Amino acid sequence: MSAIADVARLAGVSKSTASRALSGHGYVSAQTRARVEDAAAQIGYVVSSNASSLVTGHTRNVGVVIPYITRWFFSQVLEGIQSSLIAAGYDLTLYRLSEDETQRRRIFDYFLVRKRVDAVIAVGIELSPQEVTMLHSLGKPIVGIGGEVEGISTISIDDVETARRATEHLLSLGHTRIVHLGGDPDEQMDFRVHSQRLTGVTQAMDAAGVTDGMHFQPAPFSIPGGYATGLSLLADPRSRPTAIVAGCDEIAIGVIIAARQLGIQIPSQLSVIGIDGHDLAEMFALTTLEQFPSRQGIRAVELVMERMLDAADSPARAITMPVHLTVRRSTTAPPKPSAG
Amino acid sequence: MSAIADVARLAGVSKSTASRALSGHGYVSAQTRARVEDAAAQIGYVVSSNASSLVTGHTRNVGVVIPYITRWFFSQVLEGIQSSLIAAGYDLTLYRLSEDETQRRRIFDYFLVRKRVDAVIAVGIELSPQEVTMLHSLGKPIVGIGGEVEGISTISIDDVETARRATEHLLSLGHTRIVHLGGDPDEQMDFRVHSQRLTGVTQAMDAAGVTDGMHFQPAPFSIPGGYATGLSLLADPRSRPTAIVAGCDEIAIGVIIAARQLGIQIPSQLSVIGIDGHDLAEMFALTTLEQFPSRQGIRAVELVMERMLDAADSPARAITMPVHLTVRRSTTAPPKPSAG
DNA sequence: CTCCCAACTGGAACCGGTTCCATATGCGCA
DNA sequence: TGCGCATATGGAACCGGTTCCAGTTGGGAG
Repeated sequence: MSAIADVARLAGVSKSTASRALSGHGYVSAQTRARVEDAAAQIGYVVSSNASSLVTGHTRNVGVVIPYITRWFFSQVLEGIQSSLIAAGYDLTLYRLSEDETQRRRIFDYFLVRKRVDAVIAVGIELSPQEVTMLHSLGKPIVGIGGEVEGISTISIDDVETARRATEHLLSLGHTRIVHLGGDPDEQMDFRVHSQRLTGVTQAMDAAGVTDGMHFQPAPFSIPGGYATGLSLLADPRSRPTAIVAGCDEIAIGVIIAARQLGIQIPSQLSVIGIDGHDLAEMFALTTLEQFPSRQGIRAVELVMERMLDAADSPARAITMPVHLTVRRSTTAPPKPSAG
Repeated sequence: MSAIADVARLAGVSKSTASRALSGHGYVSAQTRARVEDAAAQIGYVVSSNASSLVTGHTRNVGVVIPYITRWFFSQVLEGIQSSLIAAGYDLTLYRLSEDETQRRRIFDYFLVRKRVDAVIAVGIELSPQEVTMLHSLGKPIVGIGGEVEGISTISIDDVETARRATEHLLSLGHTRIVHLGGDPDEQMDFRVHSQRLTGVTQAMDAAGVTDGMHFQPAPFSIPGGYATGLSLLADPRSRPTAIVAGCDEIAIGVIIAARQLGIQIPSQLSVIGIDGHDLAEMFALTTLEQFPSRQGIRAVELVMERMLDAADSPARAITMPVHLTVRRSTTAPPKPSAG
């Protein structure tokens, strides 16, 4: 309702002085500033961010593009981004990217373009080269989380390395009959995470010279997915592996529940290792490689801020975040073969 | 980069005609419109939403205030809101309200006021009368989800009724030794949900004349919370109840996992019913009262749109959403007393 | 044949801030 | 004493749209 002109009138100064007093730019005497601030408080004045953005060109608003809101990893990342942004005085505008190609294009061609956001953080999304150039042509920083994209700064863990370490943990305990229950590499949505983790497992197995049999089975990236796949995989005691590398903690937890239901003791009869550091991992005593998604979100905001303030033109960086092996009670040495 | 003046120049018309052609307001001949649209497409013109909002007074942006992003209920609601808003051509600006009072005030006094949002949806937040008046004084619609607030339109389930129905389901199966594992009513954050569900359970128990012993035990609203509380509650076979009404599905699932670990058969030795309709309920064969949170989000957007377009001044409504009892295999008649 | 109104277009004001420029004052330094 | 600079303030232009108002044209009604 009240505009800066009202504040200026009440304080007995010009619009420009009122603006300087409130925004802190330029010279204003201490007593004038106080008078203007009093006047503003008195009539409950708040800047119109539209008018302000219109002339300054920046909005103090960051767009976040994300494919899922309800999945653990993504909601954690979002939470990290949100808390960092609000602390820095920025708004967060949320765009959920569905599989629908039309809607995706709409978000990029329409929503992100209207000078509403100062920067874009893309989580778990493989941007096309056109999308990258489009966003770049707006002169806005872009940061990706969860995979490397040509031409933009990204934050991610080394998925190959992480999966390899998980596998090596089992190998070092003496396991050789290891199955990787991971995401289907043919699924487009998850940004090569699936295929990279599979690669890591394969590398570790190859390096250890373990080459017999089928070591990979696809599973949906969820607890029910791991449960259903686990039930069928573990049903036959003769073909059963001694250890499982799950593509994510959700799958691992599903497998543990399935194993319990089948009466399989963990870890004495079956070791399970996950990747993620899920909230439920501790409760299931799950050994896992923790990646700290909310920290990734925080780091992304730092990067975005850095590019907005100082180093707008510095080259794109690919930052690899550390992971941490947390050993709990879901992994141990394989059972002695009772009858060979 | 390119402004509407550039489009107008290229199309050989005035700014005002270009604006009319692109926005669709007022008279423009078909061929002029076509020329303007071509020109706009040619130089990649997109409206500046700031400039537009500045004069029209609305932003096509809705603020969502929410206390948690990672909890199941809230992320589901958020997803529903997001998909509806994007379909209606609206942006969503996300504010996560932490327990921190300073930050809460900052969001209300600063972020929400700057004419950036056309409306506010508050999820699971008990707004103070001051906050309600403040938001109302901005002339912006507010809709609440998850509890009734004086003076604003709200969408919620009837928590008392829902908890009563859950309890009645167990009573009708013949249970009398029923424990309610619910949220601590002293916790402020969750908007009286805890105390209302407790009330519903108590009402059903009273109506059935079941009055012996301790029927309520507080538990954190999470799977690990239900698990830990379940382990201690169920440890002693003599004091063990025959049925549990969980305050939410997360608690119910935690209890089921605890029971399995203790070797307690579900449902033959222990019936468990939840409230929510969680993603994992089916996998755990959990009988539950489903509340469809994403539909609540969708409904909230409908309400907000309604108030923005047609009925800005119609009286506040409290909409109660239906819940649905889904019976699975976690509930049955109580075990026959073997000795006693 | 007028008259009137709908259809169409351009000019200018306006939304609410920020910032450039001009002007004024006071103080330190040559 | 005079010059120059830092400090302080007001006036006016400007950001990029939308909308009001005035003016022109053409066609149907009276």
